[in-house]
Amino acid sequence: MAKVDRRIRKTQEALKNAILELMAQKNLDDITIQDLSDKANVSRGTIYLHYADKFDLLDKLIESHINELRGLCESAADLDLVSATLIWAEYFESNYPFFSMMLASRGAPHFRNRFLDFLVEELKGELDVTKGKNQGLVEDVLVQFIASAQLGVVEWWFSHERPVTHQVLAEQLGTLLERNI
Amino acid sequence: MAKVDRRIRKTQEALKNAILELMAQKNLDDITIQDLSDKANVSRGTIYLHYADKFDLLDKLIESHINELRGLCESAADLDLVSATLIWAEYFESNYPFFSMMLASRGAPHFRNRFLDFLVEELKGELDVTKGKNQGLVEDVLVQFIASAQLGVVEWWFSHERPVTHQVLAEQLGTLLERNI
DNA sequence: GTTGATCTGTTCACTAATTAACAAATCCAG
DNA sequence: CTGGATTTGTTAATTAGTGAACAGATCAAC
Repeated sequence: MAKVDRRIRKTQEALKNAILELMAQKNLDDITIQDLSDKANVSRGTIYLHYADKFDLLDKLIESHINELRGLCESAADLDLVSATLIWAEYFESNYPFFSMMLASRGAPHFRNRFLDFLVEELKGELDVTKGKNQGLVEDVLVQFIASAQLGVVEWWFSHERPVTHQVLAEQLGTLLERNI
Repeated sequence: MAKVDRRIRKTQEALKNAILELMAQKNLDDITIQDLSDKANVSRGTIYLHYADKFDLLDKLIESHINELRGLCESAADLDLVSATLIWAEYFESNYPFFSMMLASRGAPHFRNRFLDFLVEELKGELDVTKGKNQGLVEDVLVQFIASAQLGVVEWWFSHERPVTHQVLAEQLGTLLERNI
């Protein structure tokens, strides 16, 4: 990641926070560029220096989180699944406003699909159906099974406003994944 | 107040918040310009565009609050003292980090003096020692008496972390002032 | 439909913030 | 005291953000 001018980081950060805060109040379609300008305290014209429109802003916000998660996957590649899941859960926890907005029902179905795609993408090639417990299974079926399960649990966690701590979530989900991978 | 460029407001705001946050952690003398730059997320050189040094920053922060209070005095000139004090108390409440830092023991004695001077300045000329309950008193004595009392109560309030709501504070202090003015 | 108002996307000249570099001052271990 | 490391204050060249203005699109109420 190249070094980015501090002003750019600040503006984009402010806009990403602003759109999340506004989405907590109203539908994305009802959010105007002026709303974003006011909330982020950034000139209206400045928004167009970075994003084509509000949808582009949301897309890039989503993509940045997917990329962060991809990075976490790499750095946790040789950990056991409980430890790896804990790292994920910590990321969820420290970005609660985003994931809560996107996954707790009210959010954007767009993100749910994007997230599921990402999980499938990450699992593909990681599974071995030629030996062990998964011998004889069709890889695509297994991948879809695990990814859906994982996403479902995370959705449940946010929809119910974190009924267990992120540590417990990681331990339970990690164990379940271990059983299937 | 002339229209100020949004960037100027943002950097000054960030720096004022930063110095307050840092003063909660360490002595003003131990705070470096680099600390301010990091905390405010503002380039080090930018700080010198606005302030001569960290003391100047603190001075201007103090002066801006004094000016706000002076404005509140004007706009509340023809209210009764309980109502006027309520307006003050609301300002204290919504700028808690600043006043708490400055008045709750640990703070800067510099501000205490500046604040007392301001109270004296505001009271001078407002009092009538030629008739009524204060007939025969020396104005300077009366001014010093009231200002010290008012400041003392406010200090107590912040030092004890707001043991009563700001509404109660205003009602009590307003009544006491009424009795002496 | 026609109006008036708001929102959009884009342009332009101006100003503020940025990075990097620098010498001088200050601090602090040895 | 002395040398190395930090901090300071300033500079210059570059880039990003600003506010204002604009025409066109969209929307709602009448």
